[in-house]
Amino acid sequence: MTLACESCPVRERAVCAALTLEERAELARIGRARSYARGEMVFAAGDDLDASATLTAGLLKIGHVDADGNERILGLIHPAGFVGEMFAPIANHDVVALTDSRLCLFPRREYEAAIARFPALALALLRRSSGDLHDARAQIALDSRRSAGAKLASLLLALARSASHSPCHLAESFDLPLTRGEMAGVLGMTIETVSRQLGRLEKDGLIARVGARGIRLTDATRLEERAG
Amino acid sequence: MTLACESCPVRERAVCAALTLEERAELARIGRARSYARGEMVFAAGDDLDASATLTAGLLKIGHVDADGNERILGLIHPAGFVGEMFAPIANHDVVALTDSRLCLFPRREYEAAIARFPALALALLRRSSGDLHDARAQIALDSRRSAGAKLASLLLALARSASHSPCHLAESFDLPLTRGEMAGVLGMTIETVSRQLGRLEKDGLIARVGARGIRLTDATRLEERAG
DNA sequence: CGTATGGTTGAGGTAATTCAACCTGTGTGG
DNA sequence: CCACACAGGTTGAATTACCTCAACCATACG
Repeated sequence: MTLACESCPVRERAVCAALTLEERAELARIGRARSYARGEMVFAAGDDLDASATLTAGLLKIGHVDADGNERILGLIHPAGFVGEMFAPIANHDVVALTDSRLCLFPRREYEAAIARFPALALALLRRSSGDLHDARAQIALDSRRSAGAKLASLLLALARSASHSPCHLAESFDLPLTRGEMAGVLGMTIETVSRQLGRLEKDGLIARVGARGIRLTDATRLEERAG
Repeated sequence: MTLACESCPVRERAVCAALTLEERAELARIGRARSYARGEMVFAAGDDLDASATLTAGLLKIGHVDADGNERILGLIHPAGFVGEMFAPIANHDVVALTDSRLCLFPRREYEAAIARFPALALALLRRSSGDLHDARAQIALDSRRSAGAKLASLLLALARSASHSPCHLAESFDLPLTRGEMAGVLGMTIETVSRQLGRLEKDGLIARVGARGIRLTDATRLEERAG
């Protein structure tokens, strides 16, 4: 399916926003949109990386399974995020859709040509890459010596933030887009610990669980305190 | 002190290598070299970020001290590395020299102008940022569910690699550029655990310690096994 | 010589992991 | 329509790797 940038939900925030209308139209000509179902793999580690993409809707994970078969989630990609390593010929990590998602895919060679032709595009990618680098480092800082409960509280707050439409506001009620196992993968701990800490947060009255996936923030202030 | 790119030890690998000779000469005109002693702060978190830099010699850490006063090291910067967030007006993290170091400093505004004028520079920065992002994610993967011994083994191997001059070869004997506390900060554990695990690696015959800082790899193969 | 700073070692406590059982909803095939 | 399997989730008991607290050692330095 060809692109309809005018109606793109992330047209103001994705890297293409740095381009003029004519440049963007030219980029649109080489791209195509595609939908992915929850759980579907976008790129697999070891694949030839012959495309890059912008996420227009949904949520992706960048994952890495170690020797023991445990998956660690190295990062989440939110709408307007960019997927694909520009300078690695093959993918280092798996990229999987956590929810039904929609991507705008660009063939590698033609995208590289576009970068060479439109300096603003390289700059926008640099800006985004810097932001992702910052996020990754924040994640390292978060991993440090914080308790499992604090880490989980941070994650819930981050998910509440991304579930609300405005980035600075928290959704007070939302569905977790991640399974317990995926939450464990993000936070570097076990499924059981996630489950127990979730129970503890509920018992302490900071959240309420509705079903397995629903979360309602009953005391966001104390949740933020707990996150440290 | 003004720049002498011809004799720069990283002239082939730093971002400036992407420029033509004339472009590089122009960049050299706005930059200046400066030395930092071990322990000296390059940027402090919260500072106005009015410069960016290329590391020409030495080793830097990007650090973050949390509420309890514990420092977590978010990344190391090796020679040819780039320092300074292009899109953040103030520094997010501390940058400190771990060994005596030498930087090539560029005033922020003029460097931004150079990026705008030389598209190759933006591209080179994007390449480096992507690489740093990859390293940061590798660090997250490393943090996961590995034992303290495995993490320490990985760190020793990484340091042995960076101590040798060729990047794919291990120095079998070298001095640690980090204190125990800094190693603990990199790996997200305590000083005592670092010390004990180091003792264990020695007892098991994988390394020999000479003084507090000297390391000799007596069985690199098994050290790599231990690193996972 | 006294004081930092960095490093090692020991004893004891604890949070998180491991292993295991069990629950719940969903989909599939007889 | 029921039976069954299966994936995701919860809960319990036992273990353990790491942390905390504390004492002590070595080296450098004014």
